[in-house]
Order: sequence, then structure tokens, then C-alpha cells
Amino acid sequence: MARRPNTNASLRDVAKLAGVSAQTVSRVANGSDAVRSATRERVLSAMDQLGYRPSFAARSLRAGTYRSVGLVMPCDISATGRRFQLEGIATAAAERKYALTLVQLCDGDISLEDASRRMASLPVDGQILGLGSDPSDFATFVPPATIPTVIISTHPHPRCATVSNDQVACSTAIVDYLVSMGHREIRFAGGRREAPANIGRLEGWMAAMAAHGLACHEPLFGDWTADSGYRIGALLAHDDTCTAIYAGNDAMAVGVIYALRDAGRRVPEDVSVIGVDDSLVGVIPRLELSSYRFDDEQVGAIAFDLAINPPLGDVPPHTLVQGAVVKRSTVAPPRS
Amino acid sequence: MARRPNTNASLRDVAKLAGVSAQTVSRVANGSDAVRSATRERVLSAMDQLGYRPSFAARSLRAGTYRSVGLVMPCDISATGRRFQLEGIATAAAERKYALTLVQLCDGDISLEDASRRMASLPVDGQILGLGSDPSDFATFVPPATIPTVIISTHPHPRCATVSNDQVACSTAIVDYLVSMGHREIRFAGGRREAPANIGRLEGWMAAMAAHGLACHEPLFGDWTADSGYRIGALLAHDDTCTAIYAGNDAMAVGVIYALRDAGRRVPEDVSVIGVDDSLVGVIPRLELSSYRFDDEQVGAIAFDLAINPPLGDVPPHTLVQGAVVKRSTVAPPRS
DNA sequence: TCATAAAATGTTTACGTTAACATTCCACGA
DNA sequence: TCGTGGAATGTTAACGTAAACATTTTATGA
Repeated sequence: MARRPNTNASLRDVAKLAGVSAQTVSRVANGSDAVRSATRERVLSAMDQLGYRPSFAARSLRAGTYRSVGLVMPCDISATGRRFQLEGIATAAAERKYALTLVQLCDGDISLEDASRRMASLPVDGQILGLGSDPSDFATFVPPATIPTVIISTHPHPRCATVSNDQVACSTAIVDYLVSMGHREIRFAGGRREAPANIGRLEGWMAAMAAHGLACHEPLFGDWTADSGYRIGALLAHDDTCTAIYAGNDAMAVGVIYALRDAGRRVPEDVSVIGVDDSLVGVIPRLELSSYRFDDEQVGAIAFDLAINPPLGDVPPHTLVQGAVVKRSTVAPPRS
Repeated sequence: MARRPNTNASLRDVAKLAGVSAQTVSRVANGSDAVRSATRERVLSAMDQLGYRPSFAARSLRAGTYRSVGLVMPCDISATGRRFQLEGIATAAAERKYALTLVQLCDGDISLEDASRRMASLPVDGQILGLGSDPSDFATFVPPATIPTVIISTHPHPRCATVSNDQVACSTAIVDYLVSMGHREIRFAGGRREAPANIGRLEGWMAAMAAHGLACHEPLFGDWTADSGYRIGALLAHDDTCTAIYAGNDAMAVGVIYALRDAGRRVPEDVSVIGVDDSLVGVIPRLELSSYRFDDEQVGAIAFDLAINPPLGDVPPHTLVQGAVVKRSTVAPPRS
């Protein structure tokens, strides 16, 4: 068994072994066609023999670029939505042959400033800051001049490009869809009242209802859990006029459905329920829940492009990405 | 407003502006105390003025290390379990002040060879390959000599350190727990028959039952979905002797529960059901499902340490990480 | 056979940093 | 007043790579 080289071989080492110059080895390493095939063979064999691995450090020092973007996310990457954004960004990176440097920021240090400082010492050409709900220094943060910075946020940032899911459009699409099915009385069973996502959707629901000339009855709020959905569902079960409920997420939708059924109302025959996130596929037996699926792939792709290719203008762009309704359990309202 | 520097300032630029040598700037940048405070001030101000950002490339070229590890994961990072491992690894990295370079490998190219080749050109000191179920070249793969390689896999690899959740221990813990509650007839409602995780758990279930002198009745298999759990639950509902069911995951457990209830059996009063992964917290209203929670933080931490600090011996270590039963809905069997 | 162009290969240099060593400066005691 | 020693700062070199340019080799046609 060949003993392992205790240190990485460089172009020079390979060159010496192959009896050529370092530049020729470099050419082979980079697939230049200006190398005779006999030479190439010799070089490749030497590389193999020495276990040559090109130095990322030297290459990027030379090139002045890393072909990599940094991504900062809070600890609970698993939290719904965020993990799909991570996938979206990773996919976008892979497609463009970029690497992704992930930094998880936890508890104490959730500020854009900290996140950015951390990134500055890492090999990234741009950075995406995906720190959920409103870091403390959101308004005052000044991005470093040397790193194009993109923030994933519902609110536009004065100095950074921002991308986010379009919460208003989510409500619009859901209301439009339900109305097109014949529903007139669509209740809002939102998540945590102060959550940015919830605020945007509430706004969108009111606007969309108004646009259809429908009345917005008392919106209700929970905390994103199934139990909070159940409480709301129990309340709404007594409202016979209500034929459709727009829940803050899928867990809440499930809670609503259970409460309705426990109260003797049929879902979806009597009441249609729709959730958001499309996160519970295959989890509840015999339940194909209608939902709204955000296009996090798109969010990731756009954030990525903005980080790589920063826009020039004075006002940083705020891009909102729309998703689509996933139609499953919802049906037309009962004929009254 | 100061105009942005069009290119990154280097130590030299800062040195010139501050009227010192580059070495002094380097000392300031690295917090050396051998700099007079007046000088330090001058340098810091110059850095600020020029927006100086130390070059990761130059630093790591000098140091010969990147303080970063690579992680390869398949596209569906969101798939249960995997995303917690990602969190575990990211946390371990953060604690040790390492960066994490994430590469997502999709569809076509799920092989250790491809993954490893990809990593070789990135700034990593070690790599963790987390490619789910058995890449095609698992047995033949030879890790690069220059990059310590760790594989997250249920099977030990002949040439790489491996880490994984201990599927056998999962079964042991669950069976021990249920037996301690008084259950004697514990059925196995596993996931996909050929899945490595399922195989390990089946094995563990049989061993644990045997250890308690209990008979293993016909194990059943599904496909990890709630619906497949429902089918199995419907079957087992007619078996009056069965007082506990060990489901392949939480979704299947939910399916089993629903089938049992639909068949008129009470859960947990008549039959206790336990899942695996502890993934459905807050998703089903009024259901606190018992489950087994793997310690993916630990898996991540160990994989990370092995990647940073490769073991020396001839036989690469295979580390199994145990989790713990999360006790919630399960109760003692009914007195017969 | 030789001139000539084209192909193949080699040489030099700079990217930004920091260890190692060299030099300068300053405070302090004789 | 002048060493003297330590603190502060400067100089040199090397890390591995690839662009730019220089040189050598090979193929081609007269």
C-alpha cells in the first residue's frame, strides 16, 4: 500500500515528477488543449501518483474570486419554510457551480451586524442573510462595501436588496380560488398575530375580500400550532354562514378540521379548509389538505443571483415571490 | 457619502494610508499586543476608511488550513432526520469556529466518488458525506488521501470513518420501555422493508423481544407514510392480544392510531402506539405522540470531530449514536 | 533542405498574508 | 552621558497558482 503523502502536493511537485514545468501542469489541471496528449498522460499519472489536489486558496488568491456565497441562517433551520429556502439556495448554487458556505447563528447573536462580520472572514463573494423575524439592527445595518448583501425579509431594507415570499399574494390567491369555487364567507384563522408573515397575509386577505366585494368577518389568531387551530375551529364551528377557512399554516388547518369534525360539521362537504406551506404531505392518513405552496426555490435562486450579481441602482430592489395554491381537499360550498 | 472602493483593499493599502508597514497592519488585524495604541488607532482608522477585509485566500494559503469542513447532502435535505443532522453539524462547526461548506448532490450524480471529487476543489479541511441510502459505489469508494472523510451511514465503510444513528438501540430502547410498562405483545409496524433504517430496527426489535423472552409476531411493513400506517393499523386492530405497536416513524404511528380508533379501539387505553423521529410536535391537535428521538446533534458533532481530527488506526471507526424514548401518549396495557 | 508559422512548453511575476528575522526606538540605570 | 535591553516596527521570503510573455519544438510548404 502506497504510503500517504503527509502534505499536499503542489503543481511544482507534480511538475518535477512528470519532468515538465509547473505551468504545463496547471494547463492540464485546467483542461487546456494546448498540451500534447503524451505530456498530458505523463502529468495526469504524476498527479495521480502524488494525490494532487489543487489549492483552493492559491487559486482564489490568484483569481480574486471564490465562486462561493455565504448564507446565514438561524439555528432552527428546520423551521418550516426556512429549510425549503435553504434547499432553494443550495440548488441555485449547485446549478451555477458555486459553493455555499453556511453559518448558523444562534440565540445571543442574531444581528445582521454579527452575521455580516462573521461572513467577512470567510471565502464568499456575496452573502445572503436569512435571519428570520426582524433582527434588532435591521434598520441601522450597513452592509460591508466589499460583500454584496442580500436579505431574506418581508420588509424592504434601505441599503440591501431583499427577497421574500409574497404573503399578500398568498392571501390573494387563496381568496380568489375559494371565491371562484363559490365561497363568499371566508374566515381568516391566522398564526401568531405579530408575526410578519401573519401581518402580510391578514392584509392580503382583507384586500382580496374587499376586491370581491365581500365582508371580512373578525379575523382570528393562533400560534401556528394544531392546538391553536383547534381552538379557532371550535369557535367557527358554530358559525353556519362560514363555508371556508383560511388557516395560517397546515398544522393549524389540521386543528381547524378536527374541531369542525368534532363539532359535527363535515370537511370539506360543509366547510372547506386550506392551509399554507404544503408541509404535511403523507403525514395525516386519508387527508389531502389543500394548501398554498410558496416557491422557495425561486426565492433562493433570486437571492443567489442578487448576491452574485449585485444591482447597481441607488434603491436596492425588493423582490416578492409568488407561490401557488395546491388544490386538494377544498370543494364548492354546500348549496344553502 | 464616501464612494465605494472598487476593489478590496489589501494590507499594503492600509499600511500606506496609515504610514506603517504591512506587518504592523497584520499585527493589528490579528490582535497582537505588540503594537502601540496610538499606532493601532491609526491602523484601525485606515482599515475603516478603506473598508479593509482580510483575504481568506491569502490567509489560508499561508496557513495551509481552511478551518472549514465540507458537507455533501442529497437534494431532499428536508427529509426527516437529515435536516436535523445538518443542524447538528452546523452547530458543531459553529462551536469550533469552523465554517461549513454545503454541497447538494442531486439525482444523477449520487455517488461518493462524485461528491468527493466535487469537494476536493473547495476550501475544506475535511468532508462529511451524508448521502442517504447506499450510493452505488459505497463499497468501492476510496477516499482522497488529502481530505479526511467521514460517511454518515448505517453500514461501516471499509476505508472511511462512519457515524450513524443506532437503529438497533432505537428498537431496544422502545421495547425495553414498553415492556417496563407491562406490555408483552409488541408489534412491529416498520417502514419500507429494504430501507437500511428499517432493517436495523427490525433486527433490534427481534433481538430485544427475544431478550425479554417474548415472541415476535409477524412484523409488518409500510412505506413511511401515514396511509401505510393506517393499513397496518387496520390489520392489527383485530388482534386483541396486541397492546402496543412500534411504528416506523411518526406519520405511520398517526396512521396506525387513526385506524385503531376507526376500528373502535381506544388509544392509548387499549393500545399504545409509539413512533420514531419525534417529528410531529404540534402538528396533530390534542395528540402527544410518544416517539424515539435520535440524537442528530451528537451524530453531527461526532462526524465533525472525525473530519477535523481523523483517527489514525488501520480500521476506521464506526460510531453508533443512541437517542432516547420521548414518553408521551403511551400507557400501561389494559388489565386483561 | 531550409524558412516559417504554429503548436507546445517554459519563465517570470504577482495575488495578500504572516512567520522569522532584522532593525529602530525609547526608557532606565550606571 | 552613554550603554543596554526590551518594546515597537520594518524587511524578506514563501505559501500555490495562472496570466503574460518568452522560448523551444514540430509541422508544413517551397
